[in-house]
Amino acid sequence: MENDDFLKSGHGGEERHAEMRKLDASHDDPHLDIIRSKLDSIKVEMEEAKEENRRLKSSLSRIKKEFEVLQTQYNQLTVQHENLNKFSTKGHHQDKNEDEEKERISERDELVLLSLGTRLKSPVPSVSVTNKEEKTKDFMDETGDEKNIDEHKRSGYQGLSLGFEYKDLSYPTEKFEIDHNQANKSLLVSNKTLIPSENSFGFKNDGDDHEDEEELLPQNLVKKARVSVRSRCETTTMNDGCQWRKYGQKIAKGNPCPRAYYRCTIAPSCPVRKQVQRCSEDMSILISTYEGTHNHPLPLSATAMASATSAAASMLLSGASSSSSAAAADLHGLNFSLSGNSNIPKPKSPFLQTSSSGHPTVTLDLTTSSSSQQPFLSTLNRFSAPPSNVSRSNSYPSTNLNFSNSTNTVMNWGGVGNRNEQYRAAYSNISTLQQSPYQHMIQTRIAGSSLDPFGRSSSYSPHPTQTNLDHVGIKSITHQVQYLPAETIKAITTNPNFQSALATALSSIMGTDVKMDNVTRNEAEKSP
DNA sequence: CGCCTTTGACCTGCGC
DNA sequence: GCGCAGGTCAAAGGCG
Repeated sequence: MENDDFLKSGHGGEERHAEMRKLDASHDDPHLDIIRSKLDSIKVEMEEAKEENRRLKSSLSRIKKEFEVLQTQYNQLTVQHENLNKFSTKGHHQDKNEDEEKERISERDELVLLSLGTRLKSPVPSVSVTNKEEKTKDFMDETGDEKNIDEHKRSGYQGLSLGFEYKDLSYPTEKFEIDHNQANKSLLVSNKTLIPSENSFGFKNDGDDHEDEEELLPQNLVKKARVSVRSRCETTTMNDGCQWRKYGQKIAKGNPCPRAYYRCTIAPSCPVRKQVQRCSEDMSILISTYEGTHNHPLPLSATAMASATSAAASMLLSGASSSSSAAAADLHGLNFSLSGNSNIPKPKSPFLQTSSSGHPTVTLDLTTSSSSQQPFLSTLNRFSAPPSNVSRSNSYPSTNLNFSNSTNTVMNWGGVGNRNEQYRAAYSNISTLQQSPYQHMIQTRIAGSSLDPFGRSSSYSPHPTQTNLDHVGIKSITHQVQYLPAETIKAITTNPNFQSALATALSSIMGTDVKMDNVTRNEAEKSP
């Protein structure tokens, strides 16, 4: 590890020793005082270096310990899962319910599971094997392309992953219940909410093969949650690090600027869509609206936006309908908060008309200025109560999150352009990627999205049942789970293990800030 | 040649 | 049922 050399060298300690010896020998020097003061300052510097070395050592050992713990847990779970599979394949006519019960028990062995680094396979299945098979089958039916599935599965196992899985121990029946007797197709969401397996930086992980549940699950049959990002941007689209293909353009009512429709092209089956439109009131403001969750690994440069939007959408679904509750978490000094928005005034700007389509929409406002000297922390701490320019759709909950800082005159989330060559570069030499300041909002994913009772950025349910829920109001969902997130966030984020692992992961991510201004500039030049 | 954008046609949901 | 608006499709053409 590079750190080892660094630790051994002790910040050039040898050189400084030699320098000090030289200084000690020069007692007759007329500038003795100056030399002594210099000596003192060097000593202080050395102390600081030692202190830093100590800190690095301790964090290194902490990472090692956590890795060992996680590995142990993974092994245990793998063994347990194999045992369960043996039971079911032996054909001893075990009741299906018994299997599910056992699986649930094994899931509960771990409250919070953090996975750092490359994800191999999800250790904790969050749905039963039967469900998984069903979903895979459904997916095949839907796409008719087995190759896609393989690719899909493979892709799900790769990439940087920082996620945690949380199983609610409090209630034995952890699945959403759909009351089929309700003639008016209302969706009954049990209070006994399961927080499903969830990965990580902006894309659905993982080995559980429910990447495409987005298309299959009941909640997704209602209007999907959307995340609008308002930013000052000179280019036609905000560079968020993802790869998009334009598939349509429309002049929306009330805005002379056309609205462009994009879909994610990193993976053929990716359901994520994006709408881009300029604000008619301020043409310098670009409104990008994201819908859906990526079902593939993202370029590192794209994780910032994906994380932020996922977290925002999750916060919307989990807490937006709450009238007064506020969820807050303090992770190693990084504050998160989620405020209810019942008092948020109705929107006036044309931008807000986008949410009148009936989709629950959350707005990330990156346009207002901030005087903060620390853009990163400023950004993080701005995950807070909405400002006056808050948005809210007429019929669905809407939340406004302000990530603005003083440096965002021209937005560039990814630093990587939308050309193939640049994406290839992004994958092949990830260490040279520029991470935008907003990369650090990755943690918002942790605060919000991972805690989402529905998982995923927009919606999720472990229940595979497909029901015609075209007219089911999403309000019925958010209403019933609205009081969960605050407690859940608190419970999870105050877990010392979680905090230390999270802090380590974040610091390792933040520490990889590398400039790639050339790419950014080139991309900006390319755009009209 | 493959991928992308453009753009008119078409589909769908919603309000009246 | 009709009209409107949002959203999507797909053919055509451009670009590297």
